[in-house]
Amino acid sequence: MLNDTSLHHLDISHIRSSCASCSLRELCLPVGLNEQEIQVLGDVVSSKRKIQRGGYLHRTGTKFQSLFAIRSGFLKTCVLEEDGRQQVTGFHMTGELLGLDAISTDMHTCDAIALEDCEVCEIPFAKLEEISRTIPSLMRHFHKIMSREIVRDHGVMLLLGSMKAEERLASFLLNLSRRFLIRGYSESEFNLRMTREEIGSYLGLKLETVSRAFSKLQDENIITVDNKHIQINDLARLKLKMGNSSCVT
Amino acid sequence: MLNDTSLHHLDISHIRSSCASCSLRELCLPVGLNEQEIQVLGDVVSSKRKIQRGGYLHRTGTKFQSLFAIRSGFLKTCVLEEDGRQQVTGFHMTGELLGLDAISTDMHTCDAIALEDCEVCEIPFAKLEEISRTIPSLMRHFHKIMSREIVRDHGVMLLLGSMKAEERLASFLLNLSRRFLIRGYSESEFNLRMTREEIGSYLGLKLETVSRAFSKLQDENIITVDNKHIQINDLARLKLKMGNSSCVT
DNA sequence: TATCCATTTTGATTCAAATCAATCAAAGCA
DNA sequence: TGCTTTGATTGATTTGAATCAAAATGGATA
Repeated sequence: MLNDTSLHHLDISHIRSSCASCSLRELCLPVGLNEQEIQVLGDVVSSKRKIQRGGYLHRTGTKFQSLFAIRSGFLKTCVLEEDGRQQVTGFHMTGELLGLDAISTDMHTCDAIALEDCEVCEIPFAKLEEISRTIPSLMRHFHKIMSREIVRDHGVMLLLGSMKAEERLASFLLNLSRRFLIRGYSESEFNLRMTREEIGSYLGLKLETVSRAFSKLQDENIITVDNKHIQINDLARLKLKMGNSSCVT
Repeated sequence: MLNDTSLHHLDISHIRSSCASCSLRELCLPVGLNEQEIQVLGDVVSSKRKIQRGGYLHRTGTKFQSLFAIRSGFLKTCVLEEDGRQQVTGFHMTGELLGLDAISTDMHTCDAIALEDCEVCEIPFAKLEEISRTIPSLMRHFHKIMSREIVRDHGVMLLLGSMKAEERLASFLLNLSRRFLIRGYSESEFNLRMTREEIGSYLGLKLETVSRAFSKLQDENIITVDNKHIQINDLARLKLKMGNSSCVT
């Protein structure tokens, strides 16, 4: 249901340490490029930026100029409703690309807020488009990234449209688990960066309902919850919890 | 909330009659291109295809080769769940582009089914990518179309995550209304092409709930419902029904 | 360390939508 | 023409999540 967002980008965790000073290799973009092409692309990824926990990477309504590749850290994207409350549209981690929604109107359509200290690379979009003209594989790859975002969103739509609270939470946890695994972390034990309220906002539930769903899964010995620390005791049964819903394979 | 999908493509209704034999001008792509560029693009849009009501434009799992631009007609896209039931992910009409989700894996991730007789133009994707290298404005436009699909999906996610049944239906009707208006049809009176069940599937509701929401809006004299025929009596009040939710402007 | 604030958990109650069920209307077919 | 099927409406009941409310926990800081 929640499609594996990590697929947007690629599994770059294994090449992570190969080039400490060069951020580019860690990015989601330079797939299947030769040395020279990577060089060209390197000139595009201009600046590196740090964002403190709680800080904004970009805000709704501001001018769009660059995509952002997350080098490290964890962010949420959310839209602010008139009444002041915010709805979370996604959680994002290392290797993912932010800002795709802003291409349509040249304005950011959501806020991106760091849930922990982050490092991101800024990729000026005009430049990216320009060089993608000369590197077909880069263009194709970029298109796949955008398309995957669409597929992922369809998965979330399905989740919101047809799953119960517990199923949603199971789906959410499995999605996180998968993404941690791909990045070389434990798939069965991790710390949540977001509050119950943020999870609820993302899953279309109230925070109390999220909390109860956590407790329920714990009562069934499927997971162990200690505040933000989550341990998945029975991955198989957690998957069963999602029921007949599609995706998440 | 439901963003105006018509923005994906463009308002091409006004140039519709200018060139009866040439399908290209009716498409969503040739925006701001000069004569020569349109010529080039014209070579790409190879075949025109007709699909009968109930027929498939494409099926989940089949190989992706082309995008499809809808010339006329009305389709739904849906994913099939294991249990056999289907979840509708979108309704699509003239001028819209289908198949964007398939770019990611080179396979279609959903079924596209005609809700009435349709005409579509097939746009081989590889060719589109190739010529977009030589026509920057075309590439940029294509990227905007993809990005808008993402923004639209975020709108639906918001709807599914935070709106009540009646608000969802109001949002849905207003979205349709807007899209009909842009295409030169009445914004206040139209025929639905889909069943209550399909609407429900799209909105994350059961068909009975959809039916009740229709009846409720009719009782309040906001709309008049005669089976598939919908008349919007009070557009302003219908907008109010969406409450504090964002979007749909 | 004590205090404060934010977050989380849990319980009781209410409410909206799902479910179950029946009827009705329209469309297609023999 | 009547018969069958599909789709739509409406009512009664159940159920899952929201809401209201209180208590417990954790983390930050003076």
